[in-house]
Amino acid sequence: MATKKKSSVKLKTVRPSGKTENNFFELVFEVARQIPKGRVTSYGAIAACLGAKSSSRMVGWAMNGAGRVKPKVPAHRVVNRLGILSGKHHFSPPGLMEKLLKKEGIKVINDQVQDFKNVFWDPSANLE
DNA sequence: CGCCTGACGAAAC
DNA sequence: GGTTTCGCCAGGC
Repeated sequence: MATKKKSSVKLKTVRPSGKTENNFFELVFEVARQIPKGRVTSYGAIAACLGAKSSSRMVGWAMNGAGRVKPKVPAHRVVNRLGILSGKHHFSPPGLMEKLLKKEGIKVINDQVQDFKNVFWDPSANLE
């Protein structure tokens, strides 16, 4: 609630038009932040939870500012629907994402999360 | 102001 | 059944 965050990824967000904000970006960050340790989710799942399942790309794009916002967003817990670390190339060391996941108890082999559906965390499921 | 790219996803071919 | 294209929306050039 409330809390207002810093806008989104870059700054530019708030347009003089007075709308749009980055609601979408913020929502993505909030959801991603709620991912429990040892669990992962997919871009599409977050998008669907936000009501924009078709905009899964935006979710990934939003993650572009994951390490830029506060508190930092565990983007490493977000993978594509196949359980592949599609965003590992965007981390400082490409292997950092896999490393973090393994550290949390997630098995990652060949850039792919093992037991993906077992560790999959559904944002809607947390609404309970 | 228009075209291309982008950490996805699903449908079409 | 694998590959390709579109859709989604936003931002960079």
